[in-house]
Amino acid sequence: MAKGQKPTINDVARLSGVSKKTVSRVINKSPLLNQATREKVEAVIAELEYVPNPQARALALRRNFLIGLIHDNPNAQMVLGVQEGILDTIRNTEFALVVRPVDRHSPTMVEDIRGFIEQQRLYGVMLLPPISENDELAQACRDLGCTVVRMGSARLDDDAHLVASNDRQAVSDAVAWLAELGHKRIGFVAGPEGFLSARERELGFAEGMARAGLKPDAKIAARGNYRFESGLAAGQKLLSAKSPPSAIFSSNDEMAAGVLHAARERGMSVPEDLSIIGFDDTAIAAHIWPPLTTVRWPIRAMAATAAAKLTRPETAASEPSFFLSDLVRRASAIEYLP
Amino acid sequence: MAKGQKPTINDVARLSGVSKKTVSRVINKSPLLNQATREKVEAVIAELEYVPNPQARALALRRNFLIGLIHDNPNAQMVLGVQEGILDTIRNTEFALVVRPVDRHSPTMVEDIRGFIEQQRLYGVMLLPPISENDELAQACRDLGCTVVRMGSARLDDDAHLVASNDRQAVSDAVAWLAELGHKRIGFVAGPEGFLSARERELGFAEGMARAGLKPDAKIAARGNYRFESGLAAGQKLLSAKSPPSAIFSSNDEMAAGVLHAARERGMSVPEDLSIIGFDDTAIAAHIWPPLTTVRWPIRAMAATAAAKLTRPETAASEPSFFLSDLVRRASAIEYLP
DNA sequence: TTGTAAGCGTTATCAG
DNA sequence: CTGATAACGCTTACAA
Repeated sequence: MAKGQKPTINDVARLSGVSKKTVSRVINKSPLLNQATREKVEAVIAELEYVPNPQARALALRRNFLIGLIHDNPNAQMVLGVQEGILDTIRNTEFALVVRPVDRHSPTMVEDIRGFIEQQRLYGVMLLPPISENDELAQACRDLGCTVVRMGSARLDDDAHLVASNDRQAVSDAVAWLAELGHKRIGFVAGPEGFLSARERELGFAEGMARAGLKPDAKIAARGNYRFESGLAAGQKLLSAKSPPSAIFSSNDEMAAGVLHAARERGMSVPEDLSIIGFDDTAIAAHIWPPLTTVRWPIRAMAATAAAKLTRPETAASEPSFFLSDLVRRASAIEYLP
Repeated sequence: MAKGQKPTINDVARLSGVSKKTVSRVINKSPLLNQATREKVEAVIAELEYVPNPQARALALRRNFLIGLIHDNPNAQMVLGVQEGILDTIRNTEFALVVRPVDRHSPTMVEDIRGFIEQQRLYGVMLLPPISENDELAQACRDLGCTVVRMGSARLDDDAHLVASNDRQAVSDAVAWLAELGHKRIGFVAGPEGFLSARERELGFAEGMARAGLKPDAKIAARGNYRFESGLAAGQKLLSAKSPPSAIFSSNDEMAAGVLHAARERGMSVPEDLSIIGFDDTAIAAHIWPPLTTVRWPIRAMAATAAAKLTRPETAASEPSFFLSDLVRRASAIEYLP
């Protein structure tokens, strides 16, 4: 091995007196190998600090050791949490994380992603909501021989290819808690139609109301699109109802911030005149006034698990698929004051 | 070429009746090539929809077509903006973006990054603040034959290896504007010691005050660490001064949100009793109440330019290096009401 | 200006 | 169980 160069498989082979192929077998943990041979080679590998060249492996295997993160920006905090979670798993492995923001409204999205996977010969991809709900996309990735794990809010796929938060349960619990605090008129701001997460949160709301023996009222419910402005509009509608709510559950934090603004516009105090609960525990939640009570899901742990399913397919099905979210109780929701 | 397989350089060579090497020359835009030959080969490439295999090129060139984004989480919105900017440039090229969050407090950080670059044979890396200010790290990357572009708030490097916002100028302008609004007692919340961005913003503050003929007063200045809590503490200090400020400039939005909380704790109204200006225009800024007046820097465009410098080194020095930030005027700062 | 031969560092094939 | 030998798809000498 030339001075200053990184050692290659040839160096290892020569120094341990075996063939390249045998070294390759050691690297790839082939089961049919003499224990003594294996140990001898491993000793040389350790001594040389040999690390297999990923590019060469990629060429020979026609498969790169890259995990792709494909998303359409649900929210910055979440995307970053996911990236950190994936890194928690693949740090110190030969895998690397490559990211690809996409535009789900582009007619060529699936085609673009296909080209990306094909060109980079991705080992696996992780799909984030909302595009994780696109079955056609998931199938297209699989057809390319690429493992897919989807992150979502419900059972989108089988255990080996899914990590999900149990949004329905979490919302149901949050609403039941509001009821325990004495609230009877509870308003609801739904997320956009066509989003599974929005649907699950809606079902959770209905469930929680039922548990508390309360009846949802369409006059204090509205649909938003997960953006601040839509939350503001929803808040204006709900608070101008003849019989306005004393508490509002919003399907995400950004809309909850909008509801809060709507309340202020009307001169209402939060939480004294109105309790508000959001969902996601984004950075906004902790920094608005009053700090927002919200549902937090364990994004980083979920992403780490997803990466494990992606890079260790053998054990994929046995890793957990469902994660429980918990309610972060801050100042925006208090007991009902008549 | 076998059915269903992707075409290789050999297919192109065979169909156009030239050697592999000539095709390779076409791909790599070699200048010494007969125009007719080139066109003939290009036609076949187009017909076959041939795309060079990046893994094979990586092996032969000992250099992967991967751009690494190395950062220590300054803020989610910013990191995501950077990723989108980079993608704006490398989409539809053979490059891909690989991300690597790191921990700047880890003693092995530089070593880890070195291993990462070496293993993945990165083409280039982009360093985000605050680790972009680490010269040792930048040099380590370069020693590995990896191009480095740094993003920062001042001249950290030469034009070919830098994109920077002009924080000093932006802060100076913001402070001058407060003075125009009639404010005379202007407080300042500094960022953490050792951060170039914090230093630049401090200098900008001093400059702005000087322009307005005002004298900074240490009794209404405090240092934070860019986190919410430190802003809260700073606000408490400044507002309890014997002669409190009528306006406060905070070196980032998160601390500005803290200042806002501090004001509320004391029963003050913002902006009536206190004007506040932040820096960064993060998601928080638009969603707190009142919406925060803040300085916004063109992150996405900066990142896109950085990626261009990374992937097209020939033109790197001629791309712009400095970007002007602008003041986003929202409701948190108004004219001085005695 | 173009082509030939020899790698780049790994894995697959198939014989021993 | 192990090892020659040929891929993998491209580039870099070095010729012609």
